[in-house]
Amino acid sequence: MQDIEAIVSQEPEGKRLELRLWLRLLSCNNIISAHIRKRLREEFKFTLPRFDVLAQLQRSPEGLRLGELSERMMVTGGNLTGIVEALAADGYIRREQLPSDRRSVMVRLSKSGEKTFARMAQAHEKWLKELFSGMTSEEISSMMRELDTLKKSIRPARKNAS
Amino acid sequence: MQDIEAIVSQEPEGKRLELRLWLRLLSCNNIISAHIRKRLREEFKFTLPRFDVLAQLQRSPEGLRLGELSERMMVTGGNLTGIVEALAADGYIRREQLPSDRRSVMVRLSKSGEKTFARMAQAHEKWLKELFSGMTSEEISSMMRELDTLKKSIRPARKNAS
DNA sequence: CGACATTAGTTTATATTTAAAGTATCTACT
DNA sequence: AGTAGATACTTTAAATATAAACTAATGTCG
Repeated sequence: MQDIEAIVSQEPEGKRLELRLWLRLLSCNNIISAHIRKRLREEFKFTLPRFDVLAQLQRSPEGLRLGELSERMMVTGGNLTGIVEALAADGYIRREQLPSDRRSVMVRLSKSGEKTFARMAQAHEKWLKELFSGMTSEEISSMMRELDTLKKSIRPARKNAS
Repeated sequence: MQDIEAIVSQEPEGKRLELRLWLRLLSCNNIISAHIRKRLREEFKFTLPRFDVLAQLQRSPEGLRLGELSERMMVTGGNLTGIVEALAADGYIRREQLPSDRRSVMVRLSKSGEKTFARMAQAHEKWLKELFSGMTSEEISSMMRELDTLKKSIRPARKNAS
């Protein structure tokens, strides 16, 4: 078994399993993202990144510093500055200075933000159920386990290239 | 560092499988994309979307029309116009009018583009092998099957059903 | 205290991305 | 032919995204 694997992976024209898996992952990701973005826009006139900010804040009622938000959303801080500013201007979130560290900005949902997000989140979850309706819960669980393995595999790979 | 999934997983048991799977998919996608984008930039001074264009063209030596390219890359046509123009200006690809249909633009790799892509593709595949090294080939194959199921589930109705 | 590095966010410049409107060309039908 | 509609791509405007430089506040260590 091991010999066969070793030989196959040395082949120049080998199966390139990793590449094919990555392309398929990308493909599913793009299709689902596009679908959700479209429905958010059509049904709520909202964008996906803004929805994502509200979703993160909803999970942290005590508020989040921008750095935490940036890390959880896996986007750069400079990106968040503008989105958070627009959401605050629209009244969905509030920004507060932290007395303990005046560099920090704490962000949390406003009442209006909570209400708006609640409506969207319900629809969002319904869309996901539709999109994933072709998979059994066993397949979903299996993929979740594999993605967990993958995530553990790629995390260490992140820190070495700096 | 706290994680989206860790929080969502605390929700009432058995619920929201689809949401959790989607968040995990997004998470892996973002980490891998960021990693590859960073290494492309550092080692080749190249961006990911430009790499993706070259990758698509490399798989179609006879060339691709912009519409085909757009569909395969799952980005809008307007997006491609600029990227393709920049790649052409840098000499990596060539654009040609189709005599049969003067609205169409055929794009293909130049010699320089082939050479540049070949170097990057080798590194790209190595990175992917590193990133996916925590998964066995059985897990990879299993996830590929599940992603295939998912893709069939989510693919929006198209005019040309394959 | 004081110099210096670190940290948290913002700003800047540039690239990517989308949606929607616009332009040119082609096709089909009368 | 003539014309209405479809198609292929471009342009536009706005949003999102990154990296890098910058500002302000904090921490460290002599």
